Amino acid sequence: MMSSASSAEQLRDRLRSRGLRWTPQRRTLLVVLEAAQGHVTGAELVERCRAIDPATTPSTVYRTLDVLEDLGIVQHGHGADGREEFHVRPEQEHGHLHCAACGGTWEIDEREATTIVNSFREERGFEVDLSHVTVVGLCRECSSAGNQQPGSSA
Amino acid sequence: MMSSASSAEQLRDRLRSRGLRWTPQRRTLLVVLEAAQGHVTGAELVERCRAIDPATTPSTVYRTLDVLEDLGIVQHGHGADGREEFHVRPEQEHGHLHCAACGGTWEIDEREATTIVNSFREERGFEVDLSHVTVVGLCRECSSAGNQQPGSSA
DNA sequence: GGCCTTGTTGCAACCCGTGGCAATAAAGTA
DNA sequence: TACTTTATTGCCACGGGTTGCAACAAGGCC
Ligand SMILES: [Mn+2]
Ligand SMILES: [Mn+2]
Ligand SMILES: [Zn+2]
Ligand SMILES: [Zn+2]
Repeated sequence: MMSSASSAEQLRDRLRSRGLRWTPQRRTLLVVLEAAQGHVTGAELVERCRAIDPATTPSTVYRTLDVLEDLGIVQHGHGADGREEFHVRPEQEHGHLHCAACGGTWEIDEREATTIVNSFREERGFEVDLSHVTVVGLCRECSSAGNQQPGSSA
Repeated sequence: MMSSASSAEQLRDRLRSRGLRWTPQRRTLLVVLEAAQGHVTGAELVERCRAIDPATTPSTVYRTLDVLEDLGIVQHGHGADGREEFHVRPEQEHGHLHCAACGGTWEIDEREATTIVNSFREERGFEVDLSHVTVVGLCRECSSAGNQQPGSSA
């Protein structure tokens, strides 16, 4: 009634129009993604798919995530430890700030990133992918508490 | 003659003064690091240690790298894929820029990072660890050639 | 519906680390 | 040197993710 094409139908058509295929495994992941929001790791997505279809295979999920990323449906970044984190339907593109001492994380929104993005664009012609940015360091509390960056105890 | 304490002796004494120990495995890694420069992955360091001592175990190498990082002797960052990369005696602290299309990488030196570092410090009180920064996006050539960020094909 | 092309899946093996645990061995002390 | 403490090692099993490959199946076509 409201919209004649469900999210699944839209994706199915976008895949088909590119010669790609609509499979049960992809449908499962889409269902999971529709129920998710914010940040999720790849491993979590695999688990959630398994909750729907226990036969889910990690490689299939990761390969499908690659496809969905090409389509702009998800974006991945990396936590401070380098592990993947997926942004699912973020309200707006953003990066992350991570405190190495307390483990806190904060989002870097587009406004805050403007300076950075513009300076790389102007000085280098480099287009920053903000969603892939994770800046590690010490938050205000931790740095004023005298905590150290890993490696600054020289 | 020139300096009475070799690099190994210096490290040995720093470890002992902290109640830590000077072991053959650590000596092997030190030898490898002294022969290295620039960027090396953890896996490469393991291989190079094995070239000296085939009995080298990965966990020992990684644990020793943690210790050396605490001492400020190495610093790690992450490549665009999240894998560890160690900075061995960098001439100066720096971050990295990585083009998602051509795979090119460039260093972000302290001068170039000043704007970023200062803006996080002033707006957030956050102290950025520049050596841990990897910014991914599109370089000038790739972005003007119309290449796409992964995920911008929506 | 049946046929074909070829994109996709599942499997297995692999890579990069990490962490618990019991055995080993630095190194300070007597 | 012998003894003692405890940091470190090696081993093993695991977590997260990637990849080659043969079998499978989506879906366009008749
Ligand atoms: Mn890290
Ligand atoms: Mn990445
Ligand atoms: Zn903190
Ligand atoms: Zn490029």
